[in-house]
Amino acid sequence: MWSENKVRIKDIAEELGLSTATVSNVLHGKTKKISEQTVKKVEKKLEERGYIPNMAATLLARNNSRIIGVVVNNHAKYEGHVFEDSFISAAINHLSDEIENKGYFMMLKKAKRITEIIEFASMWNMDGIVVIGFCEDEYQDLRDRIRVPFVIYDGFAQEQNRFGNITIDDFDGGRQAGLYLKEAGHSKVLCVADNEVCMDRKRFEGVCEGLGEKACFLKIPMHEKDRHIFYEKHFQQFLSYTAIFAVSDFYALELMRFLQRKHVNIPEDISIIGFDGSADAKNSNPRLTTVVQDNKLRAQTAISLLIRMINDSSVAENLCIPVKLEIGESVKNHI
Amino acid sequence: MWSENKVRIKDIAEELGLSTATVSNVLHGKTKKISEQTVKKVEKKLEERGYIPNMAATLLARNNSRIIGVVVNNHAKYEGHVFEDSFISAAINHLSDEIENKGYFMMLKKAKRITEIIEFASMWNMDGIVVIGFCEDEYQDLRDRIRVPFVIYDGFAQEQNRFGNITIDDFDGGRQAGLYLKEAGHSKVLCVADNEVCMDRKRFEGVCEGLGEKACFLKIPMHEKDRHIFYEKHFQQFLSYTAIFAVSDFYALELMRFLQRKHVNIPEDISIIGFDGSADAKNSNPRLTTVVQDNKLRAQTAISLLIRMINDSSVAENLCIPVKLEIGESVKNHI
DNA sequence: CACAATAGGTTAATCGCATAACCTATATAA
DNA sequence: TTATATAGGTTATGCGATTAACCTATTGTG
Repeated sequence: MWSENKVRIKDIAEELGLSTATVSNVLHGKTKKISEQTVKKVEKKLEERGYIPNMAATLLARNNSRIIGVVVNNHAKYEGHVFEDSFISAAINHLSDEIENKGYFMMLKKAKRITEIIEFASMWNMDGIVVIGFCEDEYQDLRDRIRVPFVIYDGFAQEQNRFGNITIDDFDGGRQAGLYLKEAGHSKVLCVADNEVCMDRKRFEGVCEGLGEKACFLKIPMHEKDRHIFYEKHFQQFLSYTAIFAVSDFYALELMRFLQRKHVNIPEDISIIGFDGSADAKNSNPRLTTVVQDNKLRAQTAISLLIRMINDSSVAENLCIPVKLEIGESVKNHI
Repeated sequence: MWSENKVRIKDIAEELGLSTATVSNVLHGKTKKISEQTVKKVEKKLEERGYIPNMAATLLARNNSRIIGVVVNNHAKYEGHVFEDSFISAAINHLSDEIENKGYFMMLKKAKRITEIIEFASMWNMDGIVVIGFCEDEYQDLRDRIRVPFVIYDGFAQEQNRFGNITIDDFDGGRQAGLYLKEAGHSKVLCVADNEVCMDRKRFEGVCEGLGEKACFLKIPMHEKDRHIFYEKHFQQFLSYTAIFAVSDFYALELMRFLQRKHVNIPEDISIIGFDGSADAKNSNPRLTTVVQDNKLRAQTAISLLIRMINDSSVAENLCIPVKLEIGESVKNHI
């Protein structure tokens, strides 16, 4: 039913009385040894017959696939909805654009373990991989075992290389938030974050730096149900602060909604500040003050670095994307 | 640098003094003609040497790829952020799970034109395609030109087949919303939708049916900037209604935020009702009353239908997923 | 004029895997 | 005893594209 035969290079060649080599060379612009006439003839025929390359054959012959894999950690905290997270979906969206722009194809996958990434990359002969959401030692492990270049989309600060690492300035973002809170007259500030996550620690340290003093730290659980219990349990504690810094917009907005349901006014009673600059933050009510990162720039940086690594395996850089505090309506000025 | 050679079937065969055919047969469970001893030996060696199949070769040899393409219309209304839309990202999330569960791989792509889908499917020898967000005549066109089975994830009601079609009961969803509004004492109801879209018309007709009378219809523009102008321009008109039905949560929430900025209280001054049951709807303030659909079920249905179509090209069904009104806080009871 | 260079191709091997067709030794049946 | 099954494999070909090595006729050069 779905079966008219596909046009192959061989068909084109036969119809023109040429060899497949000539047609293939025309396809790849290697026309130095082919007369202009022949080139034109071949091009016309290719167009006419609607030739579409068979990537499997190409891949097998050339041993590079033009596939870039994007692998996201299927982290428990998302409860199976990773791709619906605003940071992740923004990443996927822009990575998809960049990958296509550069003439590559995207295969998307959730994974729990490094081994899955390695298999995935290997079986498809991927040219490169973008990884999101794993932790530092997993990346070290990956580096030792994988045979294709990869870049860490949500990288962490560090000196070494052998893989690409896109970071944002977590510390500076925290610092900007802390400074802003300080200048707005806040000093009783609570940070909710996960102190086992490097990124979270950096942001927390930044906040302290900006505030000029050590803020309080409260570890937030990663499972949704645990978080609800957590919010209930610490409700009174929250009220004893004038401002809360959450390590992501996701947590900030969740907390904000929780407090609003408890009839706490934001920002009159408590100020909240987030991190990420997600679409949700723009749409919240009141609009969340948050440290924004440019996701499009981040994706562009990641993919162009990856492609440089693909073409020259000695390249491997740490690139840091600047962040900027975006003032919303969720922080009250006490002065 | 990234180059230890990969283990091939040939390597395994040589190391055991067997032929590649035997190894390949073991890999595919065709062990009727192989002694148990040999099977064990081969399996052990495969494990030991960490054999990973080369999909390009497999694909070329068998002419099926185990790739399912997911193609989303890069519609202007999203302004380049399709994958960040909550309906789309939920679709991608669940489709990804189902595709993986069934042992397939997902390639994701934005496309503007049908031709891109056809090329995409053809060059990768895809087993099947899931399409989202195109319009009816484009799908007709696709059906006539593509050679692999496809299912329309956001299908439209209709009798004919030759492709898979997952619909939700748009009319019934509208009807439930209309009925609910009527029972809450609303009669001056405005629908914002795009009357050129079949789905939107069905929902509108459903609303009228539920209300027991013809609601007003206002065509909403698809570009963001135009919508802002549209909201401003029709502000007074909005106020003359007691309830607004928006054809999607996306529009409903945008409108709600617009009205709230204008100090219109929802639902006291105007009630709003949406459609989709997105995560954003759950998180809005007030919580949006909306017609919800089960995205996970939808994805499961789509992929299992697609796989049946892959295995038997005579299959092609219209499957309809039921919807259910979920009461939030955005509709005022006038009785 | 002899020979090299160049233009304009062609031939054939290769990539890794799947699979139909074939082979051989032993066991079983008639 | 001879024919036939069966077990347990092997051989060889094809999938579609790439590409290094090769070929031939014509033109250029000293």
